[in-house]
Amino acid sequence: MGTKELKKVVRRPRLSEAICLALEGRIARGELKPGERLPAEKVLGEAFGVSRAVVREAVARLKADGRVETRQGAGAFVSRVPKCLNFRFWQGDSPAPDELREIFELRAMIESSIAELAARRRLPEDLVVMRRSLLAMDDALANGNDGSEADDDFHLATAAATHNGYAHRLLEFMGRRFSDSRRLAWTLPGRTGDLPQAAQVEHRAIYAAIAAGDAERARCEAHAHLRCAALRVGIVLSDDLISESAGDFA
Amino acid sequence: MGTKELKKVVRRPRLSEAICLALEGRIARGELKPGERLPAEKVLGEAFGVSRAVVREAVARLKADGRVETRQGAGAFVSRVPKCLNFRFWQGDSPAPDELREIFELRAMIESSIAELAARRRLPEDLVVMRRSLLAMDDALANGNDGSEADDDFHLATAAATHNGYAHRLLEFMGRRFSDSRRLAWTLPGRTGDLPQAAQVEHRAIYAAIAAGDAERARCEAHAHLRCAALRVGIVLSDDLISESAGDFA
DNA sequence: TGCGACCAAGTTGTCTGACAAGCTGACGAT
DNA sequence: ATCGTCAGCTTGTCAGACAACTTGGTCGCA
Repeated sequence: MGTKELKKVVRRPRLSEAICLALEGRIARGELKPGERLPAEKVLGEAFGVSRAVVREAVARLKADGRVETRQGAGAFVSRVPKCLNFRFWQGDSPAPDELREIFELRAMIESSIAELAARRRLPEDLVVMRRSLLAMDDALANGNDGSEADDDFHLATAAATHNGYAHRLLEFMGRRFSDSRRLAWTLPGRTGDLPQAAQVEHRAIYAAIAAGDAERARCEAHAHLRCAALRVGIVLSDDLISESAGDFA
Repeated sequence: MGTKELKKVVRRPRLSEAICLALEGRIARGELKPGERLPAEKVLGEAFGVSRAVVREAVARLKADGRVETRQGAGAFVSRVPKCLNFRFWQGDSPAPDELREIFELRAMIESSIAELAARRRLPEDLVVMRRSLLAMDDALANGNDGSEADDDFHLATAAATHNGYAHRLLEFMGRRFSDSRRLAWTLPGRTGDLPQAAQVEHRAIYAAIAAGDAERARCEAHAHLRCAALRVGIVLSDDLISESAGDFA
């Protein structure tokens, strides 16, 4: 056992984070409704057994999220129209299986649209970047290394080929949410070759379609990739997600 | 002048919000780089002329955003890989024109995918909800009322028909970001009939395709709707966004 | 010379107390 | 019934203290 496995130190959660999560939970469960006033800071401090400063920091976090609004002298209120300044995936460590299926479906929809547009808009330099990440993954496969970063890079390069910054950012955001499990697939002892190898075949198919400017095929290949990615974690996406013409490629 | 125009009272911005924005600006401008350590709380308090508690609350906000991470004893650091727990559209009041075009493109990609899936998955009760919002918009048109809420409801009902909670939430998030401009289109004096009337024709076409279970047409109608919506605010989406078969409907 | 233990200095995290600024509802006067 | 006043409560900010933690330097020992 080398020193690499000793990297992570467990830090106790900050009190303010815990209080923030507890209040979020109450809002999410409908115990605190839109427009409703939260208990006063003093009361919350007593209830949770923490100081008022900790409560205030927790509320500051909720305010940053737009979940709560405060009025000096009046109180803190659950935002009436949840002012979601932010879109978020699951909270906590991992999603429930149903949730994961929905996320994969959404990813399939978005990433296939992105692949389609990339096929129409890709420039030669875009293809260079994509090829570079493919080669990096090949290299990682050949040497038993962690290719998850190159995997991330490939997907980002695809989004960059759309020349739409928001599409790129959305994919970056989504990809980042899954990079831990992606890294696991690349680094799991004894499994290194199987899962990433299959994904790499799919990556190459996506690349080929995009390079050929075949938008419809790029869409279908990206769909197929997400479908297989879901299968690799035990999720079966339903057949109604794709059109019949895509079925020919599956 | 009635009392309606006297509704809003100007509240001075909270110090913690201002400090948060100032630090965000430094990060965004690259003055504070990923991985870089922020000045100590004491130093920031002196620099900004505020108490340490205000600084801490500002940092709590940045932590909620994932822009900053703190380690007790070490300091606060700009997140190295911006741990975007959140996906966000523009900051501030309104997007730049280029940005708006990209957003419309992304919306077109997402909303057309959602319409396609809705056409495959819609249940009778989904159609009831959609019809209800269509009728509410018709009513608003006939009476010169604000139908933007019904407009929002229509799009949400479409996403609900996918029976994918994340797709629904993403569309909700995106729709909410544009509801102010949507409301403007419905309430602008003298323009009430023109813009919402055109949009309503498009809504009905989307509904018809979804009700008929025609996924391909639903996709194209949704694309066309977003294209026209962009045109209505002076943005021309490029022709490469849609496939040639969609061109037949444009 | 290299490694481990120890410690000082600095930093974040939390608590406490005080006061300013603001809100809300009740009460009294007109 | 309406308006003005005020008490009580609440958020916002400041200040100080101490706990918990990190980091880098120094010293001792093999």
